[in-house]
This record gives sequence, C-alpha cells and structure tokens, in this order.
Amino acid sequence: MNSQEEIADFIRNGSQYYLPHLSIDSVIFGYHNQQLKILLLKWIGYNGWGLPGGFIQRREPLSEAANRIVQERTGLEDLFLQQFHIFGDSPYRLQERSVREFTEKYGLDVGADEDNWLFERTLSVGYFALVDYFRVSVRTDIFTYDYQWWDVGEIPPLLFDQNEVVEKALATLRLQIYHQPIGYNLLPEKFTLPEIHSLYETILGKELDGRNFSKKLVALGLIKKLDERRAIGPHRSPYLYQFEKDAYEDALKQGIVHTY
Amino acid sequence: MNSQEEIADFIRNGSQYYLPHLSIDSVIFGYHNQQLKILLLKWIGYNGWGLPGGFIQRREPLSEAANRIVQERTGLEDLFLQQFHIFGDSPYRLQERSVREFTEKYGLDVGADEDNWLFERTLSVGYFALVDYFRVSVRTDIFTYDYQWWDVGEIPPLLFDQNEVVEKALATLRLQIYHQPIGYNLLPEKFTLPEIHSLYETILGKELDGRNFSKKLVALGLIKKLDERRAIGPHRSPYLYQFEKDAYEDALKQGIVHTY
DNA sequence: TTTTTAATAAGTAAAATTTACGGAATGGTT
DNA sequence: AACCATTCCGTAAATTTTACTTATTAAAAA
Repeated sequence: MNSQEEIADFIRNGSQYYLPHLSIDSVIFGYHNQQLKILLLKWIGYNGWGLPGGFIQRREPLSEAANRIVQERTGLEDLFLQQFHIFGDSPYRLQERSVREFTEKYGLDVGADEDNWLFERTLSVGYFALVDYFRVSVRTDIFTYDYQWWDVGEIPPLLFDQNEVVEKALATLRLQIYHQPIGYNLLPEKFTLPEIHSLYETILGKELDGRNFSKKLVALGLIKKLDERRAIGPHRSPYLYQFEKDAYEDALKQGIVHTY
Repeated sequence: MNSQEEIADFIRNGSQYYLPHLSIDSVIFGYHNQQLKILLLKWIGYNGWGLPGGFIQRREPLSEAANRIVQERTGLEDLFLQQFHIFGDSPYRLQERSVREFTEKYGLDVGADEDNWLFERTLSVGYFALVDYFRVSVRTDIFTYDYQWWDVGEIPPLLFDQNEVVEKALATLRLQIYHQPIGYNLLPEKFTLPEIHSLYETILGKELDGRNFSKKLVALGLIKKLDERRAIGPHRSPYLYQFEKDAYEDALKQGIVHTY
C-alpha cells in the first residue's frame, strides 16, 4: 500500500477488507543497554507517539493478523507474540488524529469524518512481542514517519488509551515472568550472566542477588556455559551462556520457582 | 426483549444497537458438592448446549457489557468477572444455528441468512465469573429454553469453538489460582476447611495435604475460625471459617506461595 | 612491561519454607 | 453404649531461599 489510490481506497473502503470496530495494538519489547524498551512510532496526523498496530482482515485469524502486523514492522520471522488483553472500556476512544487532516496531507478527498469507518468506536486487542533488539530492522510506512525505542520507564503520552495498554503489557510480563520464555526471546542466542541477571532485575524492578540468580539457573540446567567470552572494554571478559531449550521449556510449564 | 416485534427488530437491526463482529462468552464457575461446575444454556435453534453470552452495545464499555450479561443471567450483583482471552482464530466461526430456523420458529420473516449481522464473522471475548452457587437464580429468556450446571470434567460438545473457551478459562483459573480471590468468590461467606481444601484440589486437579493446607491458610491469617460449626449428617461437625478480606487481598497481590 | 581499574566469578552457613506423616477427638446414628 | 466416618492437630526431616566477601581477570594507562 503506497500509491495515493491505494491509500484513498483504504480510508474510504477499508471496512470492506478489515473488520470494523477492532484493531490490534502491539507492544514490542526489546532489551538494550541494560534497559527494557518498547518500540513506538510517529503516526501521520497525530503529533506524538503511538504503538505499532493495525487491523484484522475479514477472513484472517486474529493471531495471524498480529503476526503480520509485527512482522511487517520489525522484519522478524518466528515471533514470540502473546495476546494479553482486549481494551474496550472507552467507548469514546475515537481517532484523535483527524482523517481529514491526514487525507489533506495527501491531497485526497474521502468524505466526512463522521461517516468514516476509522472514526467509529474501536476495541483494541493488545499483543506483546518479545524480540531480539539487535535483529529488528524497523520499517516505517506511509502512515508512520518515525520510530524510536523507549525505555519502559520513560514512555511519553501516547495515542488514545495506549499508555494503559503499555502498563497492562508490563504488568502481564511481570506476572508471567516465570511462565514465559522471556530470556529466551529477549536476549540474543548467546549472552552473559550479567546480561540475563540485569534483564530480570529490570523487568521485576527490584534487585536480585547475582550469585543466587546464576547459581539457580545453572543448577536447574536452564542455561549452559560456553567456552567463549565476550570482550567488554577494559574489564574482565564474561563468559557467554546459552539456553538449554528443552529444560527451559519444561521448567516454564510448571513455572520456575518464584524467586531467584 | 420478548415481544415478537422486538425479536424481529433484534435480528434485523441488531447491528444498529450492538457492535457487529463481536460477542461475549461467559464461563460462569460455581462450586457444589465438591465439584467445580459451569453454567450452560440450551439455545433456541441449536440442538445442544452453549455458554451464556451476548453482545456489546454500541456505546457500552466492554466490562459493563460482560457485567450486564452475567448479571441478567444469574441475578447476582457485585460479580467477580475477569476477561481472559479473545477468541478470533476461527474466521469461519459462523452461527451454526440458522437464523432462518430460529425465526421460523417464531413466525418471523427477517430476510436471507447471508445478509444478517448474526451470520458474519464474530470474535468472542471470553470472561469468567466466580459465583456463589447457592445465590444464583438462573433466568432463561426468549433465546434460551433450558439451563444446567455441568461438572467441568464432563462438559458436552458446545456451540462453535466454545469447548476451547471453557478449556482456556479453566487453564487461566489454574494459572491464577494464587493471584485471584478464588475461594472468596466461589465459596459461601462461611465455609469449612474440608470445603475450601477440596475446592483447591478440584481446581488444581491434584491432592493437597489437608493439614499443611489449612495450617498455611491460618498461619498467613487468610482465614479465621468462627465459633460455629455446621451439622453434616452422622459425623463430627466441622468448624466454619471466614476469609479475612484484607489479609487475603494483600496476599493475592504478591501471589500467595505456590503450594500448600 | 607493570600497574591500575572495574567488572566477573564462585561457596558456605543460617533462616525460612515445604513436605511428610499418624493418632486422638467428635457428632450423630444404631 | 458402641460404632463409624470425618474432623482436627503437631513435629521432625528435607528442601529451598537468603545472605554475604574475596580472589580473579582483561584491557587500558602509565
């Protein structure tokens, strides 16, 4: 979708291709520089930041829609995606960006705002994705003109009720931290003890004793030490570790113990 | 809604009052005779059982819709309700009951099936409710002609993909058992140790040592012994207990320990 | 080449929690 | 008064969690 005709068609007739009243908001988590981050976009027609999102095609399974939306945005295959909530308590969650403003920008005439499907009440299905920060290559498109990774502690005001969406995603992540393959998806294939340690501290927002933390992961056979180390500036080089996928997944099924 | 005109209007023009493509399915859990049960209804036009459910009014917050639907069905105020998933992976989840069949039963003419909003693709938001079995008085209505409580282990084949909905509700209940006020909502105000013990065993599907279980609940100050007992046939009368609401809710926030 | 620096790595003992387990007491019925 | 099915209770062993300090190392600077 990039020609003017296609855009005008989307705005005018989008509800023929997509389910009206429903959208998907995706909270894409990455981890970089000891910080948990999410990906935000600048949307055309709204002077601020918002979550990546999109609509569900008329005959498209919901989970495929979420996959498609995040995949197109990040370039990643094999996404870890999880639905966490549907937001529908603001019946007046209308598009704050004006369709008119948006279309004028492109010199289109698509009729009155009030009649447009984009202006109707929309419930939004929240998905979060856990991605390897270093493998993402963000694509903006005709509807978005900028992107940026933001620390979860410093999220700016977002479109609609999307700040609530982010909060809920974070709360879910914390709640499920010992039931979801968080480290596996958020860290690169090979990582150091300090990295995974700090990841868990960041998500939980509290300190964890490093010795006990790594002792436990190793004792449970969830990670294994490799014979390589990573060069990190002027200091002692940490060893690299790797997840033991099978043991890790077994442990998650039962829920790893609650504390480290 | 009970006159023929109202029903015909609902079928013909329902999408003026309700959001199309969306519905709510509610899994209403109760506990009776040491069994965890859910409430099922017989829907007109479908020869079998289905979940209580309904539609979302155009300007009605989602959670209010869920409340309204379960409240009307059970007669209960102050419901404990929780959204647990949105089901939208079957784009072909069409109504298996025929609108025609349904309307013929009432001698109405409402046009072709294909054009009817009830026949379009519908995503369903799953809510579960935890209710006190003894306080429920089920109301059937013009769309439903029978109801019954079913053991969760013996759920019959349901409408659409609703068996999956029930499975997911159960899985969520198990996962959140130590984070949700399950006992508080599923048990009557006063209950015995064997009752709450067996409730947790039923939900988790495994045995829990009774001594350790009650020891812990009491030690944590979550329940307190009353000076009353219940007469139960020819045996020793168990004492009644009551939840300590404050302590209970505090404990749930952090997630009570994992085992009893 | 040596020194300096800042980070990584590793083990043990105390405290807390969880698990395992059997026997006495009770209320109503016969 | 005896019987039965059920409630009720306490302690010891095993496991898990917590708390905590020092030696090692890689690279940069001197």
